[in-house]
Amino acid sequence: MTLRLYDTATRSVRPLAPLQAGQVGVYVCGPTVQAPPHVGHLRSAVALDVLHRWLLASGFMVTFVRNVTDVDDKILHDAAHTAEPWWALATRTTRAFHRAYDAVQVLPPTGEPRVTGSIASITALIERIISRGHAYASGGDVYLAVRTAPGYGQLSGQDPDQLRASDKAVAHGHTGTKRDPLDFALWKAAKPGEPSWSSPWGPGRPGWHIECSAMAVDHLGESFDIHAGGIDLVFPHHENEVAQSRAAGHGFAQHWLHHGLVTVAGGAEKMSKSLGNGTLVDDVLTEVRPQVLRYVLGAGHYRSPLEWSPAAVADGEAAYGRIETFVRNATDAVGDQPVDEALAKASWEEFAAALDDDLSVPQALAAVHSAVRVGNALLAAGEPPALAATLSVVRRMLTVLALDPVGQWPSAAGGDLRGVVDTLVALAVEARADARAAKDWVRADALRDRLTAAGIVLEDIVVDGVAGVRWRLAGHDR
RNA sequence: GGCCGGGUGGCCGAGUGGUUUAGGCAAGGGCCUGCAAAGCCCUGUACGCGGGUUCGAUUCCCGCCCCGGCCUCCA
Repeated sequence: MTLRLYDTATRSVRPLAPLQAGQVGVYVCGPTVQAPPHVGHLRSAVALDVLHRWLLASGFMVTFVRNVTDVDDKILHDAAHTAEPWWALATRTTRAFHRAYDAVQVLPPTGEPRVTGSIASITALIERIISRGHAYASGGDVYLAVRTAPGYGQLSGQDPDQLRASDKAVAHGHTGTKRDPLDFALWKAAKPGEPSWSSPWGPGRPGWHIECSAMAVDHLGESFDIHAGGIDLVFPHHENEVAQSRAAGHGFAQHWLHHGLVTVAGGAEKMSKSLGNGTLVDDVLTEVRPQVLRYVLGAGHYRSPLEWSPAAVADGEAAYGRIETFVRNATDAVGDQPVDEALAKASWEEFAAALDDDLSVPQALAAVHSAVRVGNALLAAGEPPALAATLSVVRRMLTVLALDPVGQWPSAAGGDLRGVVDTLVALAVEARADARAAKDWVRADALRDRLTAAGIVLEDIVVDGVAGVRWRLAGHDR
């Protein structure tokens, strides 16, 4: 079984065919660090993290590059309205993105280039494009001559003759020195008060698209395997990247992977910092556990739109809670088993086949849930060897999705207070056991009710024929 | 207006030219339990509308309706 992925360029699912056997290079259009991340940004990171982790789990050596766009119109615009320098805003926001990624266990990229650190590569690339006759300098700006780019519009399915310069571009005066309204800026002449870098065309800064072409080639070579990003970037961003990279004579990306967006308010519109309706990650994390957030953002198919709502969070909490409960109960029964790759082969193969089929996480989770159901039955039947095998494969599957409840997530239960609480609960449990032994149900239930009111749930269980009691925290601190 | 993607049972969300038609949540019934909690079992027959192709379509084709994305600086 080999990994098959949807390719936007061909509008079909096709096998991933690495340029070099055993190695995969991935370039991801990372955030423009203008404002703190919302859950839409995180959905992007989680979806592509599944790709990253599945490539690693499949045995590939992965070079995963995700850039940071740390200088652009919006950053400059926002900074201009405060006392904060643009670079301070970009740095502060970059840290916020890193915190958000870390919170939901997104693997760090192999490389994380910044635009401001890539200016030399960018100007060199622009010079190369000019020398090949596909770009021209004009009044301190440099534009790509779109009409000279063969196949322009192929990636996004746009017909150049149908495209027309938008009113927005006209309003911004971006058509002023262009030869053709479709041409887009590779280099923008400095305006008063804006940061600039020296170049053969005078002081200025990169246009929007050129930085990705330059950074991708810097880190992955002139041709590389996968270029990924949000579906909203297909046009113009990725279309323009292809155009300028091919104009430079580069093969560029072999496979284009785009994920769907997060919507709010009944799917009415995507989240966007431009619209100001983003749900900020920091705010969400005050109410939603990070592992549940990861589950909610990662549970759907990466290409489907994802609706963000309280109901979606509640669904995720319930579904993930079921998995957590199984792992906790099974671990109590058989101990913290190391993952045994030879066991529970069928579940793993079902899981792997799902991810190989265009990263079908929904089907992969169905395999997880099926295994959990089998495991719960084994738990009830008291069959430790088979249970250990099932627990092992469940945790192995969850590890690929970064959703193993054990170990990798911070405990919300208060860390070092856990032992103290355990002792205090044990006191109450003993008192209740005495009451139950005396069939004093009123007193037994009163004791349990007081614990319930404190957020502690008791579960009467039977282990190897012996009655016992286990406790857990309710709700968020499960 | 142009280009994409989508409309699946109470909800979320996979999938498929027919046959045993994911998974989760919610609902009803049962088992277990002193009562709970956790768990297990059973039940529910869905594919926007209208045509067409076919022995047979939710799945393919055409048209329509509705929703979402993009059309130069959004992941």
